[in-house]
Parts: sequence; C-alpha cells; structure tokens
Amino acid sequence: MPAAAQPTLVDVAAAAGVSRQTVSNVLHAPDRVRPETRERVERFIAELGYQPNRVAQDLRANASRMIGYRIRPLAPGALASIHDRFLHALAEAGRAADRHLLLFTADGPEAEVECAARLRRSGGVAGVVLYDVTASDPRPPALLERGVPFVAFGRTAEATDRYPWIDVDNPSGTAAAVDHLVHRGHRRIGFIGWPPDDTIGTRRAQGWQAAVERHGLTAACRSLDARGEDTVAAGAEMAYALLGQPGPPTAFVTATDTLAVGVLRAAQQWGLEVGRDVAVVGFDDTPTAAALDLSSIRQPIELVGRQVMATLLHATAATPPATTVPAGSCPPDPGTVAHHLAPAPPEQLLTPRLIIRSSSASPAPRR
Amino acid sequence: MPAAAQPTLVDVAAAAGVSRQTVSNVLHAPDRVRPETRERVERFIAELGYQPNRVAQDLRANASRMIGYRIRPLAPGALASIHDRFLHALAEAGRAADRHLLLFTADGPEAEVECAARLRRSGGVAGVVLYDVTASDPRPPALLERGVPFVAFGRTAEATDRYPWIDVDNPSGTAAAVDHLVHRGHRRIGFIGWPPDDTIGTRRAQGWQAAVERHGLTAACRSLDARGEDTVAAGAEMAYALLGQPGPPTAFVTATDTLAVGVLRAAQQWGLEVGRDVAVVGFDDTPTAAALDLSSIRQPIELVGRQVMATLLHATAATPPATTVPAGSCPPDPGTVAHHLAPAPPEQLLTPRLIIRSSSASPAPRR
DNA sequence: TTGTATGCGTTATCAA
DNA sequence: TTGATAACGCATACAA
Repeated sequence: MPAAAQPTLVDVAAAAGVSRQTVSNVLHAPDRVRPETRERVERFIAELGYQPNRVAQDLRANASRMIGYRIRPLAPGALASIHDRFLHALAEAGRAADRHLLLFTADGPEAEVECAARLRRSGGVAGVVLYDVTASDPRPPALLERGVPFVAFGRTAEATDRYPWIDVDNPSGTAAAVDHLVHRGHRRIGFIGWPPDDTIGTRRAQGWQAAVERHGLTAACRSLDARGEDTVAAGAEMAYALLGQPGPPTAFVTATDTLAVGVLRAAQQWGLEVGRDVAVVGFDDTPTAAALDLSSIRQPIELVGRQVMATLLHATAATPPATTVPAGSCPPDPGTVAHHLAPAPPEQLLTPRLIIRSSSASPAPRR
Repeated sequence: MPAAAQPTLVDVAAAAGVSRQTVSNVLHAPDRVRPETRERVERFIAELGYQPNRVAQDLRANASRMIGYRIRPLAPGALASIHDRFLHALAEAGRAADRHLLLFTADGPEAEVECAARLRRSGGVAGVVLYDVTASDPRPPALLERGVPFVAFGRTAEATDRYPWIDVDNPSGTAAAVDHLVHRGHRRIGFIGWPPDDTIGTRRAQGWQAAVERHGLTAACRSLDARGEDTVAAGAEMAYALLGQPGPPTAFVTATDTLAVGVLRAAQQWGLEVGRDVAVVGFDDTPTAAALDLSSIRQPIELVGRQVMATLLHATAATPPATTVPAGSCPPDPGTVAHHLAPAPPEQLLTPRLIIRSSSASPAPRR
C-alpha cells in the first residue's frame, strides 16, 4: 500500500504561491488574510485534500486529544452490562469536541492507575474515564495523587468533593420500582441484591428499603431481603428461598437484570407465571430485559456519557485548536461544538427511569 | 491540576551532564554508550521518571500507533453480541506491540469509510479494523481505493484475495453442532437462521445443511429450515411454527444465541422441557448462553483479535521505535514483543468450538 | 564513545 | 496583509 504521502502545509503553500504561515492563517485566523488570497488558498486546500496533521498539532499544543479508557472483560457469570452503551455514548460525546477514546487493558485497579499515569506522562492521553467506581475504590485518590486528570462514573463512599464525578441516583431507581409495584397492589416486595461492599449494590438496596418504609411495608418486607453474587444462579437461589418461606413476596426488585433473570427462573421452578403470579423489576435495562419483556430501571447512560466527557474537557483545561477545516476527524454535529468550554455541568446526579414491561404490568395477585 | 511538566530528554541530559543525544542513545543503542555513562543516565531517567513523549516520537517517525475502530451500538432486538469480547481481545493483542485502539463513531458504512480515511490522512491512526463484514460490504473496496490500511474480521463474498481478513469457519461450527446432535440420536434437526443477505448467517446455514446431507438426513430435515430476523421474538415464532408441523424437530441449531433464546421460549410454550424433550444449540457462546445453560458454538475471538492485530501490524509496515524503556504505555507481556514483524500469519480461517451444556447433553427423546 | 546539526508538521511571535 | 524565525520533543546521519 503506497498510501501516497499526505500533503502538508508547505505543499499547499507552494501550490498557492504563498508562505506556509499564510496557509496556517487561512485556517486559524481567516480574517487576517486578504479575501482573494484566502480563497485561492482554500481552493488548493480542497484540491490537494489537505488535512492538518493531528500529531504535529498535538505536539505543538502539547496537548493530546485522546481520552484513556480501561476496557475490562465482562464479569464471569454476569449476563450483560451497560458498558458497551457507555463506551458508545462516550465516543459519541467526544465527537463534537474532536476527542477520541484510547482503549487500554490492565490487570487490576493498581495496574490501571499505573497505566493511566504512564499514558498521561507520555502525552498519550489528556485524561482518563473511570467507571464502576466502588465504595472504597483506590483509583480516585491514586490518580489524584499522581496528577492524572480524570472523571468518574460512579463515586466512592468518601472524599467525593475531591474529584469530579457523575453518577446515577440509584436509590431513586429502586424506589420508583417499589412505588410502581405498590401502585399495582403489591405489599410483599422482595429485594435481590449483591453484597454490600459495592456502592452501587448498596445504594440500590437503600432505595428499596426507604420506599418500603415510606409505604409502611417495613414489617411485611422484613424478611424479603437477600444478597448474593451478581449471577443468574445466585439470583435464582435467593429468589427460590424467598418464595419458599411463609409470606412469600408477590414482587421482586433486583439490583441487576442478571439477578432478575435468576428470579424468572426461580419463579418458573415454583410454577409461577411472571407477570401474573409474581412481578419482577430488573435494573439497567440491558438488551436481555427488553428481549424477555422484563421491566427494568434504565440509567440515562447517553446523558452520563455527555456529562462525563464535558466534565473531562473542563478538567483537562483543553484549548483545542479551533480550526475551520475539521482537524482530521469526523464532522461534528454542527451546533454542538462550542459547548465544551462551558463551566462544569450542574447535574452530577442523574435520575434513572423505570421501563414498565409485562413482567410487572399486571395488578398484584390476591394471595 | 498543575500536572507538573513532564521531564524531557533535555532535562535528563542536563541532570546527567551529557548531551541529549547520549540519553537518546542510552535508550535506543545502549551498547554504544560507555557502561558507566549509561548507568548514570539510567539513574536519572528513573529518578526524574522520564518517559519519551509518544506524540513527538510519532511525529518524528511519521507513524501513528493508534488503530481505528468504529464502535457501533448493539443492534436493536439482539440479546448480546461478542463485540465486547472482540474489542477487549484487540486491545489486549495490541498491548505487546504498544498499539492502542482509537474509537470513533459513524452513522453508516460510507461515513465509516470517510472517517477512517480522514483519521488516516491526518495521522490519527495507522489503520483500522473492520468487523461484521457482510457479503456485499462496501467497506473493503472503498478503503482499498482510498489507500487506508485495514484488516477485516469476516469477509465479503468476492474479491477476498484483494485485502487481508481473518474469519471464523462458520459452517464447521454448525456442522459440529449437527454431528453432536446426531451422535445423541437426533434425526430431525431444525435450523433457525437469519436472512441470506448476511454472509455469516448464510455460512452458518450452509454448515447445517451440509452436515445434514452428510448424515443422510436431508429428507428428514427438509422442512425444518427457517430464516428471519435476529431477535428473540423472531426466533420464538420460527421455532414455534416448526414445532407445530408434522414431523417436528427434536433438536435445533440456531445461527445466534439470540435466536436460541427464542427457541427456548417456544419450547416452553409447547410445554417441552429443553434438554429432555428438545435440544438446542446456539451460536457465539455469549454470557447469555452460559447463564441459561445453553449449548453454543464459541468463536475463538481472542485468537481472532491476535491475528487481526498481527496482520494489521504487518499491513501498516510498522517500524515501532524499539525502546528499552517502555514508551509510555503499559508494560507488555515480556517475551511477546518481537513477534509483530513476523510474516503474515498463516491461519486466516479459525475453527470454532462447540460448548456442550445441558440444553443438548441428553439423548434424543423417542418420538 | 560522545556531541552537533537537521528535520518531522504545526503554530505563535514578531517584523516587514 | 504577509512572511521569516523559532519552538514543541524526539531521532537520525554525521562529525568530532
């Protein structure tokens, strides 16, 4: 593949019979160039198909336009996740500001921090995005200490005022699910969650509990709280056990769609028809939920992606070369270009939304 | 975030009291430097935490170490996909050669080609990876014409000798599934696939058909071939219809796990117990298959990722700066660094593997 | 063995 | 309004 050498500023300048600086001016300060000169230069730019060299631009500006993202394999046992949606949302959100994601792999949180710091020091990335941040996540403090700009999706239990984060209001999600189920007539609403060392799992449990209390159902639901691994098998076991005790739940709220699928399975084993005999609400609205007609709580991931990217642009104090000709990326959505230097976005905590499907749409059974 | 200015070659040189060239030599030609000098320089490199600036290196070498990858959202209706595994495999495969993926989004194949060409022209990427290549995919010829180096996962129906590709032997996968089912005693083995305009779907159907013929079951299976959309609902409908006709299948081979889940649902509607009354084998071994104890055909994605990356390195004729100190990325797995300039790998067509789970493990029912 | 000079493509500063 | 010069950080050819 010969890959004909790309034309440079100098080539354009030579073709147009001007100095390279004039070409640069045409791109960056068009009003300082006489209209006729500009026009001729622009013609040659188009004719030669000139595109500024990003690498040279970044070197010159001493600022990368890459954002680091550690990609992890799906947790074993889990059914699905929303990482791909998040990744897509981030990539899409970066488009307008000409930012791109740089993927890297690492074997653990420490290695991730190490990698991120290396990439940052070597000018490979301007900053990184963290996701699945847990209660005692070591990454935020470590990155803070190493001076690596970052924005977190999710947050630790403490010191959340020391770094920028965006999060989804998980309790409000499970609370909305409880409200919905109570409205349908349910009174014994179980919760299937995952262990309390994970921020997200705990918060989702809290939302359930708070809503149950608010509806005065604390006593009815006291023994209907189970926690275990985030796998289908664990979810099925927990649900099976709850269904077997006296005063079994007529509805389940789960911390993940994976667990919800486990509940589906347990219900089937008990000979219960989901949607008629028992209601189930999952969390995350993964494709699995849609395919199985399972109600689920949907995180506004696209919005999270936009907020994370906006915050990151702010954190990296970017001064992107504002070229007229797109600097070698894809044409951004027109009209959204100027936003990225706005002050840090006001909404850190975004609200999820309950998607009601047949698994929870019917009135509660009379039992 | 002050992000203390990174030390440069010059800083190290000044600290060590040598010229910057000596420092460069320590990194690139250590044997040309007197041991004691080298040692001192290395000490200062470590002390200052010096790391070469990737941007400057890439500019100098006029060669990016980024590989473009268009990330697409999951197809609506689909349950799961193996894209995340592929993405992770690629990222992991690039690590040893210090290559990273650059994610971009685009609205269609044409836009993808346009984007890729732009990124290439501007030095943003050395080449791109294509996936989900269909029979009449416009991307390979278009990229070829525009001189953008690329490697495809999957291949078009024609002109496959004009560009580098890696693919999985899809027919052998479905054939293996048929063999397995025949071995279990099944004779009426249905196929649930997706429309023939997609290379992969067609190839998977061919494997089923060929194996059925080979076992002399053509007549028995003649009317057991259904094609539709790749969704759970479509899969359920097709399977339901096949199960309702005279001489219904006792086993199903499907083109995707999504369709297999549909078959599961149809079986349930007919009151059949999967694994006892009817066998099902899916394709792709997604987490869904594992969670539902569904037999499935697993593509060797990790291997595909390695082969694609190796081929791409070859295609981009890379001469990566072979530094001693890792050039600002993560430490590669030691011992795998030197492979990337080996001649194009011999294996283009990789063989998938049948994972047997309870959905197909039992002997065929006597009907 | 070590150092000097030059250039990669771009942009900022300043002079013409 | 335009052009010459310098610099970003690195690496190569060549000279000392």
